[in-house]
Amino acid sequence: MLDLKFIRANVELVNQAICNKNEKADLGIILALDDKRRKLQFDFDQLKAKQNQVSQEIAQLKKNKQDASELINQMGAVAEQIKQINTDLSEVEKELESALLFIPNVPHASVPVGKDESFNRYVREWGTKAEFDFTPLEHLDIASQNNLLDMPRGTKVTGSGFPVYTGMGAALERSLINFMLTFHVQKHGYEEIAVPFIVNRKTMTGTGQLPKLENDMYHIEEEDFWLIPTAEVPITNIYADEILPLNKLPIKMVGYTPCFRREAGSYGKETKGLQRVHQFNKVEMVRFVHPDDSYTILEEMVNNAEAILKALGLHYRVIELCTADLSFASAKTYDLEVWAPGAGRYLEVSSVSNFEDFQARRAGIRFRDNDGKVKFVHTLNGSGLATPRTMIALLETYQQADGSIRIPDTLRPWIDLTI
RNA sequence: GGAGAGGUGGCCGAGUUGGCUGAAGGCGUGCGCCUGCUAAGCGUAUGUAGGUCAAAAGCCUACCGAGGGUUCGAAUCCCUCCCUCUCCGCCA
Repeated sequence: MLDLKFIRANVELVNQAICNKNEKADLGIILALDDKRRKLQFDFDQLKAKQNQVSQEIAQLKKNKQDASELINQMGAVAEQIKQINTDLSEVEKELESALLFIPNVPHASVPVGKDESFNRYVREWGTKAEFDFTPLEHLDIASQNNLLDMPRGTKVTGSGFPVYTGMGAALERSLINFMLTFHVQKHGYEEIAVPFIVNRKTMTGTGQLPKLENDMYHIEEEDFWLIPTAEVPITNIYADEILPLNKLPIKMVGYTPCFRREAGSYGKETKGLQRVHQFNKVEMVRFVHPDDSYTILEEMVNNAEAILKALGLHYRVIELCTADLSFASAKTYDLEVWAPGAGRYLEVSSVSNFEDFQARRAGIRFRDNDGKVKFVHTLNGSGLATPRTMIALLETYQQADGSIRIPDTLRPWIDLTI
């Protein structure tokens, strides 16, 4: 959510941002509502002040055993007015609030402006594409040769896009999660956290998934709960509606959760095997930082995510997203794309974003600065990493001529190869 | 799921015959004074948000779990919901 005062003072800038993000939102309505709100607030305050004052007088009269009925009669009308204005005011506030929730975050000035992904900016790459003296297979074939996955049975028990990992496949999946969590804790100083996989509406709104992405998520009607699409949601909202002491910042947490995404409308679009699934595992890094530091830390987090790919010896490239590719809440995002030799494509395995104070304002996450003022923190998060495409790259990169897979050294301590 | 108790400021804790209570008192914290140091002591300050203002100060308004109601006026009365604790039932 953007600051109303900021919108008021930067209408052009915000409109441009909406346009660059390929979003649709009407600032005119918001400004009109804001105007209306302030007028109503003013009237309300005036009448309330009068009511408070006269109520004192009434109390005084009654204390002195004098007649107050005239004043009481007078105030009946005032009370009516107050009630009416209050109703109008709540109505306007509600409309304003919900309109505001549809305004996207403003991209950082350094973000390339562009109308589609072709405007994304290549930043750097690490390693080289693996070469083979045979034709490399795709992950599904490798998985089937080694009994690592059972997609049909996943479809049977739930539906398409719900993978079943079997035997060594399941062990490999588990080892990846374990390795990544421990790596971030030990090498990067993150605090490990385990959070609920189901959250309420307020939490889903706090990080910006609701109200806009309602149809992309799994909903539990009975309690109005939602299955999380990323650990970012529960972890970021941990400190919702709190004022953190300055010395608690920066906070850096890492957690593993499954992620649930309906992926509505993406059928047939690169959905083969593990490429795009409805449930997958992800290790997520989340930081709460002082506004002055957030862009330094964004770079640091990209490095943190890269470190995992380096440790696994997987070739990847770093991409800076253009405005159109930025998510609703993000001000700046880097994607990490890993090379999958079998598929012959780069696959997105991590997205690292700075949300500045956008999520903090929605969720009410603040801190007290050195000057004694209460301010919003900046929140950032990044995958470190999502497992399915990491697994694809792993299988395809480390496949052998005989059809087996060589487990990279880094993962060996985390997996029992004797079974 | 059933029965009972309760939700007040950073924390503890008064206030429930409705009326100078944004809220006593205590703790904590900031600043100042005092004393070799520390401790103690003394003084003083210490919520958030909205509005007004160029800004600050000041002033006004809201907020005692959330939302509604009664009333001239509600932390205090009524209703609904949420949460916490204790006991019972059920279950990993």
